[in-house]
Amino acid sequence: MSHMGYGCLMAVDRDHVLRSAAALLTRKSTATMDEVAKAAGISRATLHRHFAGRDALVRALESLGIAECEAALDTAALDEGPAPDAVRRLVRTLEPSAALLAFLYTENQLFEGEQQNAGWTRIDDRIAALFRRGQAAGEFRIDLTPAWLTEALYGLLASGAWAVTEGRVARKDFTHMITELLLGGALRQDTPRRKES
Amino acid sequence: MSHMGYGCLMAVDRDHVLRSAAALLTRKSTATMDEVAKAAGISRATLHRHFAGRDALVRALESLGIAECEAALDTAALDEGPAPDAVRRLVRTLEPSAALLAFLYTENQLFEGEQQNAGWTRIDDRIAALFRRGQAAGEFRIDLTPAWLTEALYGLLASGAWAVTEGRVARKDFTHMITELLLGGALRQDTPRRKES
DNA sequence: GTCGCATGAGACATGAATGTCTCACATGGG
DNA sequence: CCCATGTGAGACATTCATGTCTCATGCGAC
Repeated sequence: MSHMGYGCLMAVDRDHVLRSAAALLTRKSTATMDEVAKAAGISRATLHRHFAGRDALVRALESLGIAECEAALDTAALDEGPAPDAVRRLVRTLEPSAALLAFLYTENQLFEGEQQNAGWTRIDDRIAALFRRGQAAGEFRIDLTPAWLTEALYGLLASGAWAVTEGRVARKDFTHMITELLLGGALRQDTPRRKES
Repeated sequence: MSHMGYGCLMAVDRDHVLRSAAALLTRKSTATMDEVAKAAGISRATLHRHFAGRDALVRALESLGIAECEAALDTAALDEGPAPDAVRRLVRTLEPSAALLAFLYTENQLFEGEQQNAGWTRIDDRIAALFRRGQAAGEFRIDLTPAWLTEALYGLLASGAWAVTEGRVARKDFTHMITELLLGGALRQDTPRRKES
């Protein structure tokens, strides 16, 4: 046969496999191990040699997502400068991981057992702390809880990643759309707010 | 045996089955037909008598979600009054359907084929038209596209529904959290916006 | 050239979910 | 009272993803 045009390197690029899997599973969360393997350009046997099974693959994706998240949190330096600017830095830094996070966000199976990865809790806490800092500094409103703002950030990241892959939003507008909506909302600056009921 | 305490009525309450299925599948999207049946308090055989298979069940849930969405769109009277108020009415009216919509939103299998239900397009168009109307009236910012605002609304509804079931947000705050974030954003009113780059 | 090693291809068994069937029972109407 | 209907329970075959295995190939190292 020899239908593989490129030479086979010594070892499969594990990172490449994970990213291909993330890209595919984001679009089709029920994809078969065989489809995942084909998407990565390897055989099902090799895929299984590197990841004991589907569960192990998803767990590896989870670890990758957590690692990228925490790296982004470090890079964004959430403790420095005005909190709104820190949010902008965070979203911009998180953009390359958005598709992976969108997949993990909908993989609710990861969060049901008590063996859920503690990494998510750490990440949640760090982001919530950022919003809390902004509230304490008088930059953010206090009627939106830090927990909700954190959850909303996840949701907007997932929606944004999805909208980009669907072509409803240009990739270059990803960061702008998310940060502006999250921070400023849809209303124009000069539009008076409606009284609270 | 006679382990069923309540008398069996003439016909299974189809709506009750669908709502039970939606509640379960929202938490565990990979639930078995047997689990769905047990959640609804019926046997797998009866479940299969009413819905030919898992696919048919999901399609029925989709139709239910579309119907509730369109009913909410009608009730909210999006064409009347200020656009921001219409958004508030829409979110409030959509709240009871939020969990179902959150499940359908993550069921990306519904949107991949070209046989996707045209109802979603109609709904998208109506909501996008609302945002476009608000932009034309000078109430909404024009740098956030109607398509993105629509997508963000879906994302926030899903995040809100998820946050409520997880206990991170009180159910009574659902509408407030979503509408205030979507319309006003996280920044305080008097916080100066950062210059656009 | 030869060996080692990772891979691709495919066969095979296993397990789970599904779809279909039959039978018994309980209810409600005639 | 008897029958029709809808249901629960369970058996059964089928399908499919998965996990495991073997074997051949191709490349790099020695």
